[in-house]
Amino acid sequence: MEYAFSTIENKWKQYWKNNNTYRVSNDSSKPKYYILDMFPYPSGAGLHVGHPLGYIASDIYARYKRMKGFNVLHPMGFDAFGLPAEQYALETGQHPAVTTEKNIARYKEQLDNIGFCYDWEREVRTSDAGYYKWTQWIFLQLFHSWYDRKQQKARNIKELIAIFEKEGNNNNPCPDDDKLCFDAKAWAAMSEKEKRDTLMKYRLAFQGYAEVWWCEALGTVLANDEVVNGVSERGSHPVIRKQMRQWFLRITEYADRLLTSLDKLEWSDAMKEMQRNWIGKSNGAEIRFDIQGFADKHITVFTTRPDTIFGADFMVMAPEHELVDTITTAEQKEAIAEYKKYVQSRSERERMAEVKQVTGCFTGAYVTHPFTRKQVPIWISEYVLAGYGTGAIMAVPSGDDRDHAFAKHFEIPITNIFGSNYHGDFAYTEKSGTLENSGFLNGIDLSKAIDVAIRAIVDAGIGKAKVNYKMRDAGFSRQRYWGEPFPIVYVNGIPYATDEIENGGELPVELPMVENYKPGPEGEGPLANVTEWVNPDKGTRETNTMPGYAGSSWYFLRYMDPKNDTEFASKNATDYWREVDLYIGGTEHAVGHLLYSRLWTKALYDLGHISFEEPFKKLVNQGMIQGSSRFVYRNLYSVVSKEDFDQGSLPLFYLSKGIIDLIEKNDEATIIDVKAKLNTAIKIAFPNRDDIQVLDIKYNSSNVDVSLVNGLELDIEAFKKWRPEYADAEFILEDGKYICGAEVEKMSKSKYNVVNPDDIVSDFGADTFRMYEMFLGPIDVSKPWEQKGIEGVHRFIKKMWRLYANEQTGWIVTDEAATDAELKVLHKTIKKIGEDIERFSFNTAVSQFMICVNELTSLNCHKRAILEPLAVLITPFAPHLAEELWQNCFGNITTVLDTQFPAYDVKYTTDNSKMYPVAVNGKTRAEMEFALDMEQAAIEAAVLADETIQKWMEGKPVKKFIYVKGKMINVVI
RNA sequence: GCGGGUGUGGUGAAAUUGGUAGACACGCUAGACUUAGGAUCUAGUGCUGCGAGGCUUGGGGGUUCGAGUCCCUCCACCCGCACCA
Repeated sequence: MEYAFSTIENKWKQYWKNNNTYRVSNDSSKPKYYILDMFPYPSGAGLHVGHPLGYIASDIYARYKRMKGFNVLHPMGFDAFGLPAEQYALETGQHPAVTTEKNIARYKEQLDNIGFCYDWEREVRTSDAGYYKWTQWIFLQLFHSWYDRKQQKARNIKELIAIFEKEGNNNNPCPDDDKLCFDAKAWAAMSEKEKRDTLMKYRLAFQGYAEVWWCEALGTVLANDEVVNGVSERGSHPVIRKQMRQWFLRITEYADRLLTSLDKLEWSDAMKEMQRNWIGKSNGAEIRFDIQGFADKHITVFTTRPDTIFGADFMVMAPEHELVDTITTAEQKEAIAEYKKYVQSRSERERMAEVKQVTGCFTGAYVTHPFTRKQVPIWISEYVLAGYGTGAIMAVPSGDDRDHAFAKHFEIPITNIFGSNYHGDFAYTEKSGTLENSGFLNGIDLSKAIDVAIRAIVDAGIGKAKVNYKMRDAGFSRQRYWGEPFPIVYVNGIPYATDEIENGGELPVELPMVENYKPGPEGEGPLANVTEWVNPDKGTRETNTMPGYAGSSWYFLRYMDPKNDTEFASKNATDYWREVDLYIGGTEHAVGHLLYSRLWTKALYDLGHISFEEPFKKLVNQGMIQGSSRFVYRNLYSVVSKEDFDQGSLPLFYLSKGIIDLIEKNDEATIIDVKAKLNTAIKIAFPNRDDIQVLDIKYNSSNVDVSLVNGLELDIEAFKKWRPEYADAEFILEDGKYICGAEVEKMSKSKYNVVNPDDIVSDFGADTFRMYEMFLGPIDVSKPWEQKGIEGVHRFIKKMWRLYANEQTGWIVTDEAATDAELKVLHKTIKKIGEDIERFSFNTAVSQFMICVNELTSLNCHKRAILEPLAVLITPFAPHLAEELWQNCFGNITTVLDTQFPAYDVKYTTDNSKMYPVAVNGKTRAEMEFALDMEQAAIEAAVLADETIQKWMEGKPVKKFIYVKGKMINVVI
């Protein structure tokens, strides 16, 4: 009886389906455990072998936890809104709903093929109206809320209105505009529009302005992704930065809570560090500088180094700063306008990354230094970003690298405030030493100067201590079609939530079907073209849609109660499942998705909808599986000839990688040989043209489908069949083979390096595939996909199978009693597998299974007492195999998943002696076995009496004898 | 540029707390069985040296009886940087 994996696997997949083995109940006496994968975006390329890495890990853990007695929630769904589907629709006219549906069907088929234990009855899709109804509902909760800084929580906006009616905003300064100040009377006197505008500045979901990439030629806003090298990816049209009215989430109000509650999470330090850096809390001061010649105008800067204020030799404003045009002098107008135009074409990334080339422009204006009364020039430069701090800095060249480079480049005199610590070549950025040339700060130690400086600044009435966050409010609008519509209607230009308007309509506000996906007028999204949808009974609808992270910010809650029509999830359900116990996904989501989910969870908690404040208790990062691309090298004829001729009739030559390498090294023999071959081909194609001669050898490289390559060797026949133009290709081989070039790239359709798990499952089976992905290495390490090791894992499974079954006679398991040696192998394996699963070390767990099977094979063990627990033990990794053995070999009648995970007996897992490495001066020279309970003195005597050790000691006295019980022995001489 | 990660044989990797570097596999070499082998089994396989031995965890330096592991420094590659999801 052979190991017929496809028969076995299909049988049990059907069995699990028929028996609803994976159905999860919200009503259980068992303790709950919630395991979640980051749900995929269903792309047209289908699932590739990189996706399941995390899914397999979570599936192993889910099955393990279930067998450990937990009620395990392990759902799957789809992040189904997004740009690629819309882009595809633009190109092919197919509706995103149609392609998304198709892609999801394919994904589900591929996922099921691998044998995951998802309860598909709980599937969610962010693009389903039944789902985004609640995305819209949560958006409205945020819209109807403000952040109470004193209570440190979100509250209903109605309570803020009540406060305004009673006392104005004196006790609740405006997060958008700290100068905004009104009392109850002023509030009462405001018009409806003024009141709504004021409230907008408090709402957690609010409108403001942000810069986007605007492409005039395409008439649309582009994502960062769609802008390549400063032009649009589609059509290479010019793009500029443009201000647009947008929705935002006021995540900055939560910055401190998002920061402090990181401490409670079981995430990697790296992940927490990335979030901390993203939030970017810094303590400093805001300082006001009066602009000369403008009595009512000043520049406010934020600085983390107010202690260096006497070194402020110039000011730099972001080119977008609102004051730039006002203060620029007539002489500088032209230069400033030109510079601003240049900056408009630059991305923020470029602006921050560019340090070698310093750019900037003088405005002609000056501020007065508040302490020295000196006049200080005002510049603008791209290295100051409008969105960070106040959009203006005081530049201290002697204390900051970029300011230093700027001053050197524009020859601005530098004031040294650090005495001998500053030498004139580099800025002094340390925070030790004393200040000089700094008025009242002279002689003060840098470690204390910040506090002194802030006090003086406050006393002078020119500023205050200020906590600044690098994090900005989250842009929440997209000028796109394929996303959640906003439940917002404008009446007389004022945005209202649909639930504030009489007959405003029920949620969801459904995304209308459209026929074309072209942008609307004035950079509006495609929805602007759907007139009847935009203009309901009253007002006009918001035509932006929500971004990709809207649906993914709360999906983990929906799985708890996915079909609920009256709530996003029932209180019972969220109180039972609570936060995700284990979340598995890639580090690429470190700051986006994970931060937004945390925000939504905190807001829902504040508003009393859920009873926990963090979404993901433990986070395990999975590495990326990159593609391993293969290249072929095609000859480009570089010839001399007297007259033109049709090169098209010359054969296409492909040169093996080794030949290319030799040509690159100018290997003469190779070059002569290849030239001869090409000349011969030319002669055959043009027998009468002696004038055509190969000049030199040129070539280009192109990706070749990895399925046509075995390792590095190209399957030449398959290659010829791949595309008609390759049918007559000729090859210049090395050792009779065509060797391809190789490179690690992202797995993507266009690079022909996507490996479909279906192919591997059909060749080796899902169990082999699952174990192989785990065997590749640690779960959190990124690596290119490499298939050549899969045979080893497949061989292992077949070897394990042979413990249970014989090709000729079928099952061969006996009821004989197990020996101590066999029990030792089993129990050590049980112990190691359990420990490895707990610490997510799945690759070493697979190794342990291999060791176990190798040892049991040597022991010729076919005993039920050993093999039945082993079959149960491997269930999380190879569920199909385990079920086959459990039910068919051992005759059990319920699923192996309802069995307890085996426990180990300490009696068989502890040794009483150890083979010690014995080192002399740290170099291992001998091995000696000692009982673990042996006294050190006895061991020392035995070691020093050993011949080999004596030889290495060369008669020298022992300086130190190191004995680490159970580890090693070292004799120091 | 900033932030985070990774680097160990020909290849994927292991070494859980500073304690025998290379477990387990792939590949390769030789052999057995076989009509056959892309099945299975046996032996070998970091580099170097006839050998005793020496060398070896990206490079350089340090701490320690002992460093892949800790510290400093440099290099290479990967991920993120706010409209890809």
